[in-house]
Amino acid sequence: MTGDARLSWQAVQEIVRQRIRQRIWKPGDQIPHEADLAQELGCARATVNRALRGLADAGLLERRRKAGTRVALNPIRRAEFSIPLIREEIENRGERFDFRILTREMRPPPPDIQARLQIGEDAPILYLQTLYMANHMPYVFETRWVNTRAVPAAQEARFDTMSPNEWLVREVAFDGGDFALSAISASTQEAFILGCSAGAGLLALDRTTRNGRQMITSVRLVFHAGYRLHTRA
Amino acid sequence: MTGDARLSWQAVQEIVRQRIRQRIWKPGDQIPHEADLAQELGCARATVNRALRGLADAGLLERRRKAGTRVALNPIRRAEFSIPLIREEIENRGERFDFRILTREMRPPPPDIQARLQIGEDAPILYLQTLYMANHMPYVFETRWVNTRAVPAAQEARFDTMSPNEWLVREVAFDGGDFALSAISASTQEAFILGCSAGAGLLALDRTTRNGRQMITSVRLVFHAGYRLHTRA
DNA sequence: GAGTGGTCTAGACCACGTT
DNA sequence: ACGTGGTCTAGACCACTCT
Repeated sequence: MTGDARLSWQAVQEIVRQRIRQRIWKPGDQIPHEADLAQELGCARATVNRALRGLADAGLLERRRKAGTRVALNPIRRAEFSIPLIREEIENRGERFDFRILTREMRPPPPDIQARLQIGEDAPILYLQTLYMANHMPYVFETRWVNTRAVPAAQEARFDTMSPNEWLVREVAFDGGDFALSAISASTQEAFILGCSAGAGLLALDRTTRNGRQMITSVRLVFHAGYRLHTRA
Repeated sequence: MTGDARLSWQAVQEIVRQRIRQRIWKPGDQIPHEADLAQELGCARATVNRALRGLADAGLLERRRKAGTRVALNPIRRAEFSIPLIREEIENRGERFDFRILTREMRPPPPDIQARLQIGEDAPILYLQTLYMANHMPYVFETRWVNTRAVPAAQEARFDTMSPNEWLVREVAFDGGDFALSAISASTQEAFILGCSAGAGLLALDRTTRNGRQMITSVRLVFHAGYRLHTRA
């Protein structure tokens, strides 16, 4: 008995996943229309739609109007990473969170930052270097450029009890952003600050944050040696 | 005239985004119920639901039954990266894709691979080292362990015209997987293979792939120096 | 032109978590 | 207990895109 209760969209998803897994529907195959599936499974088309849309979002299916729905040839091409909130990440492990502002000055933006923040070379930009620590050990080294046209109050901010990131989060409404991950070899300065040997491979996360169409801030986080970023859940 | 056509869920999303951006609804604030919003905006609750659910998925809102919907205190904690299909990535840039199998043998799995693939130490495991090239230059160095209990045919596969990854994608239905990103310092072997200096910082992507509850394969990709992984669109 | 997914609606009931 | 989001339904119309 598989039961005949009406199906939830999750149940429909699971059925479809199984058929793909068991190769009843093979990569590249077209699968039945929403209407047919709904009838076969005994639920509303909207339910099937919700299920299939989810699988398409996950990259398992490819859907196009008129052309129908096909099993993706190459699934798993997307991965969602949780971008850590440094303080949370550290405190959740029961370690002591701490930070130190190393540099704080107004500075003309270099060309790459001008491009990222979409500003001119004479725009007033706040430059910050911050070291975040877990149990007093270096954890992440942050280099940040803040567009003070977008956030004038940043020029007055003290950043003594609240880290630059936390301050910005409270002050302005973020809306979106772009990320890039890369590996770098530790410069002498980075090695000194993070307490690793010069040339060590370090994970670098670049992030630019937007509020509507206005660029707020551009950051590079350089993590301590050995740091790993995982897909969530 | 803003018009009085009925709203799409995207339009509702944009309205909510604006209210958050303009701080009409501040981080931590509770926003109106779906029903109220639907009435205010003149659309069905399902439409509001779809819009708000999307924003919650994106991390901009936090929703809980009974407690209602709140503006997230810290948005943008998730980022979706497109995991490259090596061949596509290279050919899309108009470069020549190529690969070479460097090692191919049955080998007892080391403890970390045993754990990842959830197998015993005597399980039959295929070990593969492959170098992928763009325009004959080293691009990615892949180290792969294949659970031949799950994919017996892998023992016979030639991998002469089809890379191990492409072969596996055709042969078994993937269903999910876990990813981790880290930075490593190039070992002598890796430096030799990838044509960089020993100790250079390189981006490493570890991936374990599942079919239902059965673990199929575990891979480490080590990218050439300077490689960057971006959020998609 | 016609077929398929995309979306909206109005109403209903359910499930969870707060109170 | 009760309020809020979560989901399902049946039906309708729209929008894209393939032929």
